[in-house]
Amino acid sequence: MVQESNKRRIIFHIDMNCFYASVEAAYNPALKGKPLAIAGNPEERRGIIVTSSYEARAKGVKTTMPLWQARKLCPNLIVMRPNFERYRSASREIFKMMAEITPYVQPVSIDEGYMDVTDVKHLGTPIEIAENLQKQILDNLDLPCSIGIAPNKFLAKMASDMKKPLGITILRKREIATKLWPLPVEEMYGVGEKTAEKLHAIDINTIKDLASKDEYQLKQILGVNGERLKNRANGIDLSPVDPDAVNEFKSIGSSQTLPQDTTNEAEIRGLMLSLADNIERRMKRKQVAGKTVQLMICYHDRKTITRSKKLQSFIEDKKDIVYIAQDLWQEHWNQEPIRLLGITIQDIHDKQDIAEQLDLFTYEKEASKEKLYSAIDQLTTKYGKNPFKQIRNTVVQDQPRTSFQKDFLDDYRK
DNA sequence: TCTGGGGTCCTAGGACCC
DNA sequence: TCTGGGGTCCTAGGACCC
Repeated sequence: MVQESNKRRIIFHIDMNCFYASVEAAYNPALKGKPLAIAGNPEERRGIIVTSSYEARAKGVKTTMPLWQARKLCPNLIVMRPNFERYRSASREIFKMMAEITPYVQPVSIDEGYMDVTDVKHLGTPIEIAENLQKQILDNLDLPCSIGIAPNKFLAKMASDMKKPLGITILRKREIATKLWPLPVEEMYGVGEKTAEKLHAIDINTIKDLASKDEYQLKQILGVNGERLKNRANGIDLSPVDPDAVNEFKSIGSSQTLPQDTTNEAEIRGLMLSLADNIERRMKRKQVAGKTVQLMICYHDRKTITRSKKLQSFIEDKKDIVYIAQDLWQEHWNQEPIRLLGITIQDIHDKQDIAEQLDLFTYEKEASKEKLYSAIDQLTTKYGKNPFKQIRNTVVQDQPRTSFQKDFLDDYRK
């Protein structure tokens, strides 16, 4: 379900303000107006700031800052552990309100999403719709948000960032030169630390500089991303609001930093088991299975390697996951102390889709060898070397391409 | 006292096939 | 004699985002 993209569109980007901190303050109003930070593992030495309230930000507290540093900057900082169940349930309520306006809602993360309101006429002007949505979220959930309104996703995203908290910003095409171009290039969505460095090196400092830069030169240093960034700087972004994107995930992973660097293999096996258990639980909930297992090892010096193995068939059980992860570990660990271990399952598919393939796979196994071999002989005569792939493709795709293959398949299925 | 955990997408080289 | 070019798949790593 995707809106046609070749007409003028009206896109919203909704961005919750200090989401985790705001949810906590909504639950406990005594926290309002105080410097509050949500941090992973406040008790452990490696906690970092996940989100903080504006009062904390005013003291210099920033996301990803180590907790000890934040406490130094803001001694009366209130620190809480994240309570994801709370955040998820608030998030569900917010997206429900958005879905009441239009089905074209694309969640991007727990606290952020796009809406295409081009065809929403009965609820007023775009700005009225935005005002009402913002008010509804504030009144019902006690949570502030900012909304950007623009002709495409990129501009809407940039717009929602321009006024916080509780802002509504319209960014029209004709306002790009005055509102977008003066911003430093590193504030652009899609430009991170590394890209900013490369751009500064060729004397690009504002979004305006980027917008007028020679495309060939940008492509040389940034690849296809150079073209995309230049387009965005000129306010061009044709990507649609895609409500299905959220269901089409491609990997599920779990990783954990150890309390101390370790070489203790018993401890590492224990960690692997708990990572795999976590992955299995989420795969079951989502009714999916995966085909590739990736192990990530981050060593004491932060040097990180990833090693993966693609399997013949889909797996979903933790013991299969651990088995492969152990294999990769044995083969690739260099005996040095590690600080983090991660496992990710890739090539994820719905179990329903896989079931069909599995049936064919089993069929293939159960079929008599003689029949298969004689068919291969015949195919060899007809097609020359290596007909096997063609047979498999035929079986798996269930789409015979030649009459001979069709006959073979029919015969094969008896 | 340095820096978490969940993801996506892109690139690049090698193997293999035609 | 010893050689081209295009395509796909697999693997590893890097950049980015929240």
